[in-house]
Amino acid sequence: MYREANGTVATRYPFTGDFLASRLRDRYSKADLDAIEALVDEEMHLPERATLGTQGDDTPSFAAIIVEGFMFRITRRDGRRFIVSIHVPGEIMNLQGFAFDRIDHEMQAAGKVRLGRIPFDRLERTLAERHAVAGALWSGTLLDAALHRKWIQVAAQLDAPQRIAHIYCELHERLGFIGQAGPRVLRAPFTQTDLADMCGVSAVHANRAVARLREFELAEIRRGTLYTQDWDSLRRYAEFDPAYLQAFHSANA
Amino acid sequence: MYREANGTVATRYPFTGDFLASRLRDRYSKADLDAIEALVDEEMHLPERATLGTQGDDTPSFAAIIVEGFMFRITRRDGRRFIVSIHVPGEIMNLQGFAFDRIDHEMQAAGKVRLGRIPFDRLERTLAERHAVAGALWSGTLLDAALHRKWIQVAAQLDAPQRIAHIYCELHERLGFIGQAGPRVLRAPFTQTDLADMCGVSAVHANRAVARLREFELAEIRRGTLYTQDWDSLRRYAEFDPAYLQAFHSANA
DNA sequence: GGGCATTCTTAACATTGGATAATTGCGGCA
DNA sequence: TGCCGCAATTATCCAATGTTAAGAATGCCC
Repeated sequence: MYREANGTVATRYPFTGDFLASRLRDRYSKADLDAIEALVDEEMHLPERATLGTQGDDTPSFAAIIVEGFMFRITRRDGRRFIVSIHVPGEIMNLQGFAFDRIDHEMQAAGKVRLGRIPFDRLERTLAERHAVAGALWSGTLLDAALHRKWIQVAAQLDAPQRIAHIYCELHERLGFIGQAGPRVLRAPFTQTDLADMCGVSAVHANRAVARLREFELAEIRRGTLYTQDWDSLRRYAEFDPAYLQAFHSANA
Repeated sequence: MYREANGTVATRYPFTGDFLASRLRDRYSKADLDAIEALVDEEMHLPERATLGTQGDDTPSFAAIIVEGFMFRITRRDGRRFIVSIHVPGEIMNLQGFAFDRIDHEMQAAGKVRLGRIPFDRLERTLAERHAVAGALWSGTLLDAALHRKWIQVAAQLDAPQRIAHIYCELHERLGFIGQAGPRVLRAPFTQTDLADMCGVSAVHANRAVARLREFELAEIRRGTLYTQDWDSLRRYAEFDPAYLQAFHSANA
């Protein structure tokens, strides 16, 4: 077991500090944590909208941990983009590319993104040696799946304004886990077109949805950044119940 | 590496034969395969509609591999059920319960189901000893996530008849992996209410959707069983592209 | 600082997916 | 044989969303 103040973690684990903050810090040995940090090869910078892993072929031969910024997983349907998931600092992208030789989606930077590059060979070696690290990454995938399940339900059952509200509530909660949730503001570099592509609706309709949240005085969304006085009301409106994220807090393994 | 005719596999691996058939058989040592089969404790039988793991507490202290039948993952929204995913023989349920101390969903048997019970302690021991088995289960979770992503997209972008068609196309493909896909018939014990709860629509509307598939002469669905002359047309109608399942065939690890 | 490109906003109108309710038909099971 | 749950059908109504178009704000680049 290992624990220290957050500032220290940030310097000792410049790439994986957020990953550790979210759920692992208390649960793994210092050697494991160091091994996780040592997975990272070098820092990468993605410009706004850059994509990784053109669908099918051309899968990057590395995974990547998000150090700063937001990334999307996207698919395309006759050219038009659909955003399947959103990822925040501390999360690892492209583990699917590691396990399989093709991936079912592309990855795209929303805004500028800083990544820690994790080469597959290094990852493979560490996983073989460190059972606990493998468990940590596996539980990341399990969480991914839990988020996806919620999104399925949200997409099938809520209307556009609720969906957008739900997305922000979820992000707020997830950013909270890494100590990056402000009390009244959630800064994100999303355009309304991004919001539309998350919901599978037209950009005009996404605008209407945003307008409705404003009209209801639940939230003001400007250039992707959400301002609210009252997260509770917003959560109630979105029918947001963070239970599905509780796994973040409570690992068995 | 290990390979033998399917009949033999069935007797040697009565619980995990389908799991192995799907993607692992060529990739793992005989010792690993035996270890996987040895995960199973005893056989369990679930009656129609039985549920496991009441949301939140009461998580079963075992995982379970489906030997025969179909299972749902479900969530509830003020009492009403929503089906988040469907599982077929060879798939392992409740790995989330193993990794975390709560799960975000319940599991429900559609029709009668035969399961192989996998106690957590046994699972934990095997994973610690056998790196390759851990990898196998992890890739199962990655696949789960890939299926979920497709469902998100389907829920957000397709209408009810297409969604139902897509569900059956996907099931047909998945059953194919374990040698259980008939050329013209897909037998499943789903009611129209089940279909409705998969799509997030009313039962009446699910009925309309089924009627439309019939009217278009794409498929006839009676008591959950689908009959079709022409899977290709059905796939085109559902915009079904099996690429997202290709991971089943092509593991790196 | 000016101008261009993107993003956002608003409006009007068409479409349709889906809810609800009420009724009939069917088939399995006791 | 008769019941009962499920499936199928029909009709009406409404909210959610798509489309198109045009103008306003914003931010970026030179």
